[in-house]
Amino acid sequence: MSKNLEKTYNPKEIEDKLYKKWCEEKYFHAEVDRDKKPFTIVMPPPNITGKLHMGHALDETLQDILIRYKRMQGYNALWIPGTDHAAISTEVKVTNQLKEEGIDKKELGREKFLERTWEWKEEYGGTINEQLKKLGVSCDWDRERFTMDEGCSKAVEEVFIKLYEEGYIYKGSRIINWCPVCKTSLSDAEVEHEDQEGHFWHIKYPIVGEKDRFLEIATTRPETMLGDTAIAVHPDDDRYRDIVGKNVLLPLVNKEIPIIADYYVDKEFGTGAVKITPAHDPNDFEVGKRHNLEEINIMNDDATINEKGGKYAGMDRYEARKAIVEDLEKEGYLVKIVPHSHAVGTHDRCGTTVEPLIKQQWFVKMEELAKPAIDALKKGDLKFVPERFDKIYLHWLENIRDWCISRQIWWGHRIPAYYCTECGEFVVGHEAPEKCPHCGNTEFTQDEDTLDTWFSSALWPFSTLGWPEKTEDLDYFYPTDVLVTGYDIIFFWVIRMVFSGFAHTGETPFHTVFIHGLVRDSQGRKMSKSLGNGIDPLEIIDQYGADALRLTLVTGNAPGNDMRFYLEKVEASRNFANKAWNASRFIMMNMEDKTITEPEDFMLRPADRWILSKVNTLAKDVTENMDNFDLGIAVQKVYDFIWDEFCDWYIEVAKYRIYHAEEDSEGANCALWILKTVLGNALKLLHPYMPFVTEEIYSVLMPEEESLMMSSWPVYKDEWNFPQAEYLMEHWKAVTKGIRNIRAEMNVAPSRKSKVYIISEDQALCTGFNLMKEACKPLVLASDIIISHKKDGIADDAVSIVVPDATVYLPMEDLVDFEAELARLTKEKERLVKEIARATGMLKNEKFLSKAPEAKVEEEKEKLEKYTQMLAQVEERLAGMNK
RNA sequence: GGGAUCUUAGCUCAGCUGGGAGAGCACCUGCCUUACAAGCAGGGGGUCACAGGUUCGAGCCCUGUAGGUCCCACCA
Repeated sequence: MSKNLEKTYNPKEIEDKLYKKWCEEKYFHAEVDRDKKPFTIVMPPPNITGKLHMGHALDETLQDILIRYKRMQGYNALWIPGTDHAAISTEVKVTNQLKEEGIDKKELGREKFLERTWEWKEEYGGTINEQLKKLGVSCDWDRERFTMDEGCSKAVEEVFIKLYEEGYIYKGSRIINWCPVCKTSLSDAEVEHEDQEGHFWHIKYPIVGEKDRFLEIATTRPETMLGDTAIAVHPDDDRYRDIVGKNVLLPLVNKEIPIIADYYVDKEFGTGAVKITPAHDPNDFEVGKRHNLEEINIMNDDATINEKGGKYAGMDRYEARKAIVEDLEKEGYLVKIVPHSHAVGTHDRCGTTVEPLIKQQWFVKMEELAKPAIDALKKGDLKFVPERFDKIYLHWLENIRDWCISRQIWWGHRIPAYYCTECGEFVVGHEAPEKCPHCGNTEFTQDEDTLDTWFSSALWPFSTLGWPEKTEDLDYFYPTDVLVTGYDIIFFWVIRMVFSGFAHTGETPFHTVFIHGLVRDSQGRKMSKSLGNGIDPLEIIDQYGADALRLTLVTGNAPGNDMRFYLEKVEASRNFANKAWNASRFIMMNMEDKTITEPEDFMLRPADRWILSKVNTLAKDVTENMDNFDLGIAVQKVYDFIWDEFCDWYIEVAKYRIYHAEEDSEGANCALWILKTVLGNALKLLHPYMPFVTEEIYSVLMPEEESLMMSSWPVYKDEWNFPQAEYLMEHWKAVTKGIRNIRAEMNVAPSRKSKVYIISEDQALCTGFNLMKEACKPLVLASDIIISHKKDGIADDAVSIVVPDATVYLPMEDLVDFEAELARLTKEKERLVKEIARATGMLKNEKFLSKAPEAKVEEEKEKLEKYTQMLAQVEERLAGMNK
């Protein structure tokens, strides 16, 4: 590999090359290995209809960070990828494609349609995988799965039959959510409620047998009156007490329907009288059941009025509404129209207003199944990060209703129920029985319906590991460890996986659910196709590199929170990649033709120990943050370390020895060894976040090692703990900053070097500074640094800087403005006096002394001492000036 | 109607179990100093929404208020 690295980091050439290498070396692949502990993640399967968007990019990045981290920690890390058949979405896509070709789905027929869909899947289903690879995901492609592949389909069938036999799945006629455009039933989770501006139509119904007496009701859906079978009032409502039991005449339909009393009615709302349409409203359906009301379905599957609607038959529901309101008005039944906003259910895939209809459907009985899922969370076997999502999870489970799982579409797992062509009875099983158990007939037809797409994804954590077979994989890798997903998918998926896990494997499918938020645009809006504000992750990768994108998605974001995405942030991330790149370029340039060996202890300078100590604690901190899923905090620390500590301080200090390699080759070797070692460790810590640039640098830096991604995660070690060196370096930093600050304030040209006197009574400090002074001269633009215990031979009008435990003098007489200098020192004195007052105040407080932890009190005492000492220095200086 | 969450520098956001307010970008001043101008050095800028409370001590905990966002929900 060439050591002539380019001046700016160019991700394009490097990323594909590295990804290919990783794949070829099978680094992503995991096999059962009983000597190692497994760490497993299943990837939320992207839809085969999907194109990679920022939401995926975030989700996959987080998973990749975790899996790379654990792999480096020595776990047998398995990350299973795959795709979801996305029943309705795919069916709609293919149907539309056919339409463009002038082909009608119905005419084409089920079999041909499915053939086309499989073809479509083969062609487009893999594109998202190729896109994922651009991100650098280290999932095991050898284990890629699909929710409709053989194994997953087998699992689905098994589960369906099992749940049916145990009585958890039943077929029944219930009121369900119906999408009149997709022409299928939907589960409650697939219905989105959105507030719409509508109207309240007040209609009066003549009371039968009471001349000129009417009962006024208010409705938001007048067209449903065609299916009214009662009017309900509250049992305790005095206004209506006398008419309960009587009939009203349903206008337009001219049919008598009863007035009933039911506690469902809210006396305060509307007129206190509600029309009951059991076939077109979930509440009315319940009321109807209680009162044995007739259910009159007035609608076709496409939401047009059917023959039960008399003259309105054939009209669309909204046309019918208009016509009915007009007719009511004409005939004098319409009392008034009041504006009224209310929640309307819409299909989350197509936005169509959902129609509640009574249909024969398959359901999963949920109450019992939900229990272990609730217990798991309460017992702590399952936890959400962040914890606040516990409530959402519990609330949904504790109020769960039966799950409508049948869909009237073709693309999906077909329901394994077989109907006797003779008697119509059905049998659930892997295949049609030989003989009908009811009538002995031998001909059967399979149920036309398919299953909710989430029925198969609910099994994902174990179906992908071979369930229902008792495989080695399942035994070893299951339960998985962490599930990473967005909060928008808790109901659809997380909950269903958890209860399914308990129902079929007897345990939770994962212990931790790591929830992230949405990636929004720079203005905080959701990225959406209709707004056209989506940012294509692939374009970002192309322009800035995958590492920059990944870093952008995790920095400055706390778990579960939404984030805004904007290019300035990506630029900052890219700049950081470039920074790391250049740091290593510097090291490489200087390592060329040299063999770097570990230096003897006595060769180490204070700065060497300091940076070792720093990278050592960094490893500890970062590990801790990552274990707590605080990925943003963790990477921020690595960023700060590399940029601020390593580049801005250590490299600068190390330069002296490197540039004097000819006189002192051992010194240069020592500095280079530290540079190489520390950077190597920092790269390891950064690798999960920015896999490409780190791997590339590492391969040049450590050609003797196989790969960064397979190297081991840094662990804190006591031998690298150097508090004394840290103490020294912190003081040196204060000196440097003080000098730079003063020079900038006085507008001293960088070209003008000056002598620097450091006066300190601290023996250790003087010794340490003496070891460092040659290397540090350029950092403070010094012509010479003189370190001494006593202030001798320094001009009285030199500029002075007071730092903890030392005073620094810059003899620059011609530049010193005496008055300004006096003012500056006076201000410094005031500051110190204030600090001392603060510390003294705290230390005089009896309660503070008795209640605060000892360490805190000690800290304050030290501060007081430090400031007192600094104040003395300032005062001494002022006294000298006022002579 | 219930619940969650947010309000911190001009902008976008961090701030772990309560112990002297941070980052990136933007802005101002110097620097092409042989790793990096995608850079270096220095600087300005915050009553942590508001009002109470708990505490020796509150951005952080509790209560309330205001505003924003989101989720759930069968008021027709």
